[in-house]
Amino acid sequence: MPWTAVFCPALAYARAMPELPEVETTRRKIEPLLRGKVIERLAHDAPHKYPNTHLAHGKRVRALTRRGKYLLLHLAAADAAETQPHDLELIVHLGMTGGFRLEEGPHTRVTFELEGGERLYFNDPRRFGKVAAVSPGEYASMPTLAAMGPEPLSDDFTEAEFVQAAAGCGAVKVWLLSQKPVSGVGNIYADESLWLSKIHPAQTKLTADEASRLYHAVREVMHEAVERGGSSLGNGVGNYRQHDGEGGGYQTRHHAYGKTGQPCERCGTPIEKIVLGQRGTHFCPACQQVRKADS
DNA sequence: AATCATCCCTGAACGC
DNA sequence: TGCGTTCAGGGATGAT
Repeated sequence: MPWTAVFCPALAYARAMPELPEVETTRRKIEPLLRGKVIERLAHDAPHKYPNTHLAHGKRVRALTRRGKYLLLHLAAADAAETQPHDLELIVHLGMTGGFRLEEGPHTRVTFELEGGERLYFNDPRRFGKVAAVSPGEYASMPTLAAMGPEPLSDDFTEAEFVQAAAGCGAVKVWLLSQKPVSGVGNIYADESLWLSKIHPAQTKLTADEASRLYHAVREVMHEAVERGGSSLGNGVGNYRQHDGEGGGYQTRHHAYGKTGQPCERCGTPIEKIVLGQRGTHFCPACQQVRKADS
């Protein structure tokens, strides 16, 4: 690709899609480019796909936050006092292939035209990403965001509540992907967390011990991934290409996801792939067995 | 109300 | 080699 990538998970990692760690890394990368800047215009030709973005015109970016896999740009009038709260939020979801770039490309979907002529391009080949302006906290148009569970690395994510909720869950992987028990877990990290905690992805009604193991696995997997994403922040914008190569030190090291047929790193049994909740699901049939139904 | 299938998209991988 | 087919999936939506 001739143009510079600010961040595009799909390019940075051959098989990775943007989950919480990738979104957090994106947030950190674009924060210095956007914070404090006035958005003169958000240019695109898909008003239905990117609704109400015109409301952001002329507003200043106060802060960039993240909730699960959603990026939230806090916007306020350009001349508003610092102490005044933001009055608009621009929601960005990277979908499967969304990412920001410094140069326009064939898959540029939304152009952020900033004061002083600066540009930031939202790139999204498969168009699963979202950009939308809403009133602060009004997420009725985005039910998943509205019902978003606690951040996995925050104190709001408590073991006690997770264990209690898991006791009544359906297929545990589907439950994890719902974003309700915890936010930001996608297909890859769900498989990895379940492998780490030795729980079958189709297991229902987790015991306290299982739920506890899963709780700590989710935190560990997410923490590690955020750290790894963060490890390249010092390289400067546009250096993600170095991650493409085979020998990249930051390459995601999965244990289950995408390892179909390869020996489990714990026991040597070939990893199996099934479909669960319409998602490819990888697990070790020996380490991760469905618990015999009790009661 | 909760669960499930369908749809949106297009590049990459696959198969003949 | 080349072309047609299949696959990947987050989340909204409609259906059950």
